[in-house]
Order: sequence, then C-alpha cells, then structure tokens
Amino acid sequence: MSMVDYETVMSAAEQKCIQGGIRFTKRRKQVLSVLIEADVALSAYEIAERCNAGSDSNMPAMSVYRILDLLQDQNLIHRLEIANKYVSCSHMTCSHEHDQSQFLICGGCRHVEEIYLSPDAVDALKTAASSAGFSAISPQLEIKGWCAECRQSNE
Amino acid sequence: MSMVDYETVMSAAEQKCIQGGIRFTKRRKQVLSVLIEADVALSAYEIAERCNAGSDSNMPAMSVYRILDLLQDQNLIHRLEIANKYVSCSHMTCSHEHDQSQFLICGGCRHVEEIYLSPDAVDALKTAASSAGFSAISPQLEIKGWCAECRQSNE
DNA sequence: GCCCTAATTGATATATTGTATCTATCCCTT
DNA sequence: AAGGGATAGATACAATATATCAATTAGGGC
Repeated sequence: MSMVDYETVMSAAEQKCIQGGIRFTKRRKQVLSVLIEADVALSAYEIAERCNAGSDSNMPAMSVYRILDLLQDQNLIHRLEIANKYVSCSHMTCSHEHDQSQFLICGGCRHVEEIYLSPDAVDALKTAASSAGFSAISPQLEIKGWCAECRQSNE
Repeated sequence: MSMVDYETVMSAAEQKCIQGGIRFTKRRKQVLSVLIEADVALSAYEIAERCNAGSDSNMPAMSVYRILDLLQDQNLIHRLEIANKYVSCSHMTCSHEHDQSQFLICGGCRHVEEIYLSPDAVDALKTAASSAGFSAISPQLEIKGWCAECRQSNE
C-alpha cells in the first residue's frame, strides 16, 4: 500500500460494501487490512496466518475464502489466477468504474504492480483474440515478469 | 491437434528429447499423445485418467507430473498457469526457437489457442512493464477470454 | 552376453489450494 | 423481545502439486 491514507481506504471500502448491500464486519476488515498492508500477493492461507499472528483472533482459512469472494464481488480485491494469490485493489478510493485491470506479477518476490496499458495495446490484444475466434477477453490481464531487483539477483 | 501428421509430430518430439539428452520412453509418449489428441487443456489428473482409460496401463498421477516437467523442459508442452492445466506445443515440428508464446484460454470450454501477437503489441507490454519497474516479462503470455461459441451460449 | 551405472518408474506420504455443507451466532427489523 | 436473514464456525473432502525413497529398466564398457 501507499499513496492513500489507510483510514480513507477503509472507509471507502466500507462505503462500497454498504452500497453492495453487505456489512463491513470485523472479520472482513481484518482480511482486507492484511491485504492492504501486504506489498506482495498472498494466498488465502497466508492471509489466515497473518490474521492470527500474535493475537487472540482465530481466523479459519475457510472464512478467508468466503470473505475473499465477497470482497472480490465488491471490487475491493483481485484474485491473481496465475499465482493463486490475492491482492487489494489499488483503486479502492476511485469513484468511477474500472472496466479493465492489468497486473505485473514478479516471479521472484511476488510483488504485484497494478498497471495501465495503453488503449492501443489492449486493442492489439483484442484484435489478436478476435482473429483467433475469441469474441471477448477477460477484463483482467495478468503478466508474469521480473522486477528489477529480482532480475538482478537471479541472473 | 491438426495441420501436422501425428507421426511427424511424435518423431519431432523424439528428436527433441534425444537432443535434450533424455529418452522418449513409452510413458512419455503416452502422456504427450494424450495432450496432442486433446483439443482442450487438461489437468495432470485428467491426463492420468485418459492414459488409463480402457487399458491395462497404470499411469499414476505422480508420474504424469514428473513427465510433464520433463516435456516442458524440452519445449514440447506448456503449462497454463491461469488454468493449472497443460497443452501440447503447437510448434513441436518447428526447427527454429520460439522465444515467445501467447495463449488464449476460453473460460467456458477450456479450449486453448496458441496465437501470435504482433511484435508491436509485445513491445507495448514490455514498455508498460518497464515503466512499472519490471525489467523483463515472461516469454509466456496467457489471456483468458471467451470463444465465440461459449460467449453466445453464456450471455 | 554380462555387469555396472545412471536414468526412469513405482509407491507412499504429505503439502497446498479450494469447495461443499450444515450448524451456530449475530444483528437488524418489527 | 422475537423472528429471520446475514454472517461466521466447524467439519469434511476434492483437486492440484511436491518430496522422498525404493524398485526397475535400459545402455555402454568389458
């Protein structure tokens, strides 16, 4: 996380939940906080561990999965399919809708950057898809790569 | 599969294995055949099932994993990370190297197309990655989407 | 051909990720 | 305060994947 104040983000998240007709409970806050504070993508079980780290709280992994589904429905988090891991959305405080999201995922340290591709680049992908008989592509594009640091230390 | 004769592909595969210093055993042929004959991506356990379908052969899933790793090292197959599934390479008979591979994966029927993106499109991705502090992107790009048929029937 | 060695396969255990289902609890509305 | 839907707990289990050690097989030198 960065840029935006934690309280601001959490209250924006609360608003989105309310608008979505669900409650922003203690459990859900807990899961979202862990993701906001992490600077890498986390697995559901890692999230559970962090929730439980040094505290009385008992967060079962099954609850984490349930809550992750729910937070994803509210566009507060993303599931990265190439990594089987989860990250918080970097546009939680935006009022407008994002119909596309693109991620760079470091194969070394699991750091994730949510980026913007130029409309031209996205169009190129859509065109390529279209010529291969695909009429639509997912609004979420995931690109695996290597951040400068990991690249250096691994090669 | 398509285009290229089965025997041609298998003997090209054998050549690649020999060049790679490994044997093209019965087990490995069996796994590769299953992938070549499938027109969708298959999980390791599905591959094992198909190997065992109506036969005396007993292919344990663990062997499938081992063989998949090996075939991947020889560039005979690809692992699709967004699907946790495997497909045969559509360039098995090419003599030249392919330093990039791009896949369209249908979220409905799991059909996979190996496509070519224009160098311009790939450059656009690399540039975007570079401005986000990533010094390299994976040579394998996976794009989830919907093939025309699934698109129609699901929406 | 026979033996030695390395490659390959078999077998078992276990880790990781994720879903299904049923029960208990909480909290809002009336 | 009671009823009812949303939320959370608990348990079981499915699907994907890795680790490890033993058994077997195949090829190369003699």
